[in-house]
Amino acid sequence: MRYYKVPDETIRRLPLYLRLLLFSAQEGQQRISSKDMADYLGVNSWQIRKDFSYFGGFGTRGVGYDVKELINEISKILKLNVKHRAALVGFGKLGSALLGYHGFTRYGFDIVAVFDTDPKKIGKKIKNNIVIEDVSKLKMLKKRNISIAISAIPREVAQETADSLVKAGVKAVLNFSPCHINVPKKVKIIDIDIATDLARLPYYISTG
Amino acid sequence: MRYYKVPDETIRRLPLYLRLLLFSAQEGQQRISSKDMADYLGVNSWQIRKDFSYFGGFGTRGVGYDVKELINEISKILKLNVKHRAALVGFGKLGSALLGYHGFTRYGFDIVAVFDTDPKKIGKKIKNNIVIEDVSKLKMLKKRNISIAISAIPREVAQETADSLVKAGVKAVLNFSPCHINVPKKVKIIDIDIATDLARLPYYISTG
DNA sequence: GAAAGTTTGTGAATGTGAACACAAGCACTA
DNA sequence: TAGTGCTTGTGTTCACATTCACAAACTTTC
Repeated sequence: MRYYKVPDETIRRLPLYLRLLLFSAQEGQQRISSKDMADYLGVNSWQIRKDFSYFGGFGTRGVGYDVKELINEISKILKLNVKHRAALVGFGKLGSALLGYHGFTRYGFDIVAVFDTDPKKIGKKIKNNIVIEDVSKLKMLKKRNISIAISAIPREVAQETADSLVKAGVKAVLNFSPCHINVPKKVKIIDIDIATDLARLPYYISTG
Repeated sequence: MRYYKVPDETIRRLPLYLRLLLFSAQEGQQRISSKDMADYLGVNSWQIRKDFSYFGGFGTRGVGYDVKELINEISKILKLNVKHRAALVGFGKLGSALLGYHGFTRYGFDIVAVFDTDPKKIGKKIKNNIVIEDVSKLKMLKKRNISIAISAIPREVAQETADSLVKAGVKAVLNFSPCHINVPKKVKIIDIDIATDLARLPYYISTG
């Protein structure tokens, strides 16, 4: 293991490896080879090994990887070995669907607060005894030990809300608004726009 | 314009440019420069111009781009200049949220059929007079001129359902199951896994 | 209509990540 | 313990994408 910079692409792939490993562990599998993983994931085995090599080797030559150990190592790299408290901002159609989504818990995320601007929604008690709060209460996030936000709000208010989140000490945002958001460099944003992803499918449709 | 191969990354960015341009047009803007676009998108202006250059220039030196014309050109490249009929497979929580989502129509997509396996759901009439059909009816997709599928089903049945879709002539799939799906090379799959995207946020959180 | 100011379009240079080939190391057998 | 088979880990090579620098072409001004 040398002190190369870890490629961003490697970090993008690690959660995919983790996802597979968690399912494998669930099914009772104890060992797995890079070849097996590659087949499941539709990639090449050396890609997987190379990705791991940036952090030192996790496997045993001639044998493969111990599934549980590998899960631990990847979790540690991605800082998923601790629970993460997240705030959901925007409780519209998308927001409520996200709250009901169980996939987040798999990686140790908990949505512990929900915010909206609609007076009709504010104060309402929803899932897990969470009470919808006014976005003006965002500033308390730091005290409540919440540094991750899931933003599911209209495009028009995306930037200003993000500004409030940053001011409140949020360090990372999952942005569902169909626009780019400007934040300080130390804050990480990941954009998700399903429609935009769908929009590049037709390009690849082979005509014939 | 030369006959370079167009980078995949360029194709990935074109929908983002289009998204911005559609909003600009909506707000009545007639002209836009690569610099303006770059500022809105948080990228560099030469990146945008380079991307366009693979298809020939769309702008006027000293002036910029005509918004409507640029929308047309990008739409043509992405084959979004025609309506696309899509099938939604899986009408669970996610599936019904997707049907209610208006973002798809922006790019000319129409969900015209919905499939599920649950006998309680099959036959039910939902939004836009769509009647939920049994997945066994998938084979009729080609006759109904549907070549794009949005798959929002449990991981366990993702592969077999994809096989049925391919057999039914589907050319492109938007996959929401948390797993890789094997399809013939001529079929394009784009994977969306929100939890996996979220899972790489903590890595970037600066500790300090 | 010449000069100054903009903005596009693109060849070339640089940087980054993917692909490869193979040495290193472990398990199993006899 | 020597030999065979298998799987990992990684230095090197290669392909692709980003960045740069600047010429080309248009608008505006005087």
